[in-house]
Amino acid sequence: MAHENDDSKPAKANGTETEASSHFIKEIIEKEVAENKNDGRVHTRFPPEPNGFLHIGHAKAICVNYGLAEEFGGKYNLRFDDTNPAKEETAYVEAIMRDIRWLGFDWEDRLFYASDYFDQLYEFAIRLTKDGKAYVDDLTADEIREYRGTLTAPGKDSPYRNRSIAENLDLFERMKAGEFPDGSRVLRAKIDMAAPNLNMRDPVMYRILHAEHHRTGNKWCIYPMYDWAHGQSDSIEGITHSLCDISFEDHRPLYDWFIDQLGIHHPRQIEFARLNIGYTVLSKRRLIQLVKEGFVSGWDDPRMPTLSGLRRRGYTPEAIRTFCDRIGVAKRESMVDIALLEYCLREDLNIRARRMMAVLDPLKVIIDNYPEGQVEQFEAINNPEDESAGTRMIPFSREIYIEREDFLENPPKKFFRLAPGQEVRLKHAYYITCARVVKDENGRIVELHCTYDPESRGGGTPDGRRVKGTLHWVSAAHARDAEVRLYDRLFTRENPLEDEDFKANFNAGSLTAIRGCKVEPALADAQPGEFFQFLRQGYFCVDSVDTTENKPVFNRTVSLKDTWAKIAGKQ
RNA sequence: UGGGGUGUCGUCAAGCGGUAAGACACAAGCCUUUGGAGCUUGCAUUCGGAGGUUCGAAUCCUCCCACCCCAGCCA
Repeated sequence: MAHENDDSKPAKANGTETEASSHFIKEIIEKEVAENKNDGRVHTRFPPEPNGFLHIGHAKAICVNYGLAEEFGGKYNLRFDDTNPAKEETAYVEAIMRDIRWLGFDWEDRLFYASDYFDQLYEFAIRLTKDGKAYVDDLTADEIREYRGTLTAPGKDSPYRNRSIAENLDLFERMKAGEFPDGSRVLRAKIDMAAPNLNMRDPVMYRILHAEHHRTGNKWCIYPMYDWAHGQSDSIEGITHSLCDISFEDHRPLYDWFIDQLGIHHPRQIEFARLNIGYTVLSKRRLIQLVKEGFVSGWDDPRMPTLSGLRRRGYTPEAIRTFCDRIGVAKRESMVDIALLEYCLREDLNIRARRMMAVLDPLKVIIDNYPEGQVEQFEAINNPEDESAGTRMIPFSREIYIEREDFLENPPKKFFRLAPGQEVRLKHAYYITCARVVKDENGRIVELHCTYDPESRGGGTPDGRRVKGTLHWVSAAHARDAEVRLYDRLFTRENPLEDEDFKANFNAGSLTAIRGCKVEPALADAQPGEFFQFLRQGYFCVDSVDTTENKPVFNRTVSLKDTWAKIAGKQ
């Protein structure tokens, strides 16, 4: 009873399966769990700063942090690292939560903010001060830099380094009370100005910032620095493994130092390499420039590597997750080929997208021997990879549109499409042969006259003759107009940052909007977010922003692999 | 010239002293009513380099080379 497809196409991943690839962090956790460290608990967190939208590089971090917790039956938190009121906004908080949920992760009731801990952090700071391990410094920012020394020369102690504990306590209290202007003083950890690791040269813990915070309002005018806030926040939440970017590797001694001085729960920080992908940039700082300077329409522009951009473009969370699983986790810096992301996408879309016919660049074809006024309905399979997707009816008539590039007056070898005297199959319909080409005064082809073989109805003939080419088409009288947007890489250089101004490498041709496309009637009711495969073209989704009642806009998510383009390219 | 990292196929990436996984890409072929999908096959005598230890090294030791990160009151 087994259907052909059932045994010939087993267990091919549907994109949501996670390849259980191991990596160094997993090994560390396995070992610790086996030793019953932290009572065998695994608790991770993803700590975004709400100063921009999440991009696919963050998706990797989320998948690593959250994926590991899931794998070990642990928990994971979402914690906004909102220690710098100057850059952070509530709008970003919301966008970030939406994107993480879309990816398929649920932090349940474990949503936190570093700002939740401002009081606790302040108390911790007083403790360190009382222990003589922190002091208020009156040096200016410039002076602090000078006193810090250089990569090769040790720093020197600030003249304020040895204030009495009482004075430090008093000054710190008054810093908090708002007695001093921005930048006039800081609280610093007293560690070692000669430490070879610059992070240990009395790092700043608090700075004065009279700024309104998106959550605490005007309660505070001193704000903790990342190094002071992060580890303690991890500790307070009972995090066991604090997984972060490799660039924090030399902050780890400081991370450990603060926690050890305080004697509180000690999470383990482990660093792994961030994701890089060619022809784009994965940095909030740079992406925000593209947004603010109008290179793109917004954070969710379909060309953006942001999760909201990818979503609008038609990427599925499953594809992104599979991608994150496949790129692995290691410490070496790398540049992942976008082809892998696209492969994961096509793999997922192939089994899920309903097939439709859409002609992007229409060329009219008149079938001379087809009865005028006659309309036939052909039943078309919606998805050969998924029988449950069912079928739909497609109208056929005497005048149709085919893709302009599917006809060549003087075809090269191996061109299996339409050409004078050459026969092709119209998908789901008939075989047609090109009889005549009509051009305008400029020599541009205006329309084609063809004849059809009534015997070929449905796509085959009694004589079983071979027809190599199959074209997509749309009945002229029944077609609907649509706009289609094609996207190309965001930048023209694989590593746009190799130039002084990365924006100079912006790909001006990254967006092509095509109006006057002809799509089959079934597409008329497509709703924003719906996705399809346009036969022989690629995967497309209905744009969720610019689509209006009578004017559907389709985004090309990714093209289909194009073997002919490869062959043609070689000729 | 200080400290911290990293160097295995074009791109990712396993390998944890016993004689180079896998994936993408690429190539060839099969199949095909999407030149899609699928299937088959091929693709590192070699692991940044040079020495050394060992019966045996990508894995251990030594030295060297290259690249990345750190001198924010950003995260």
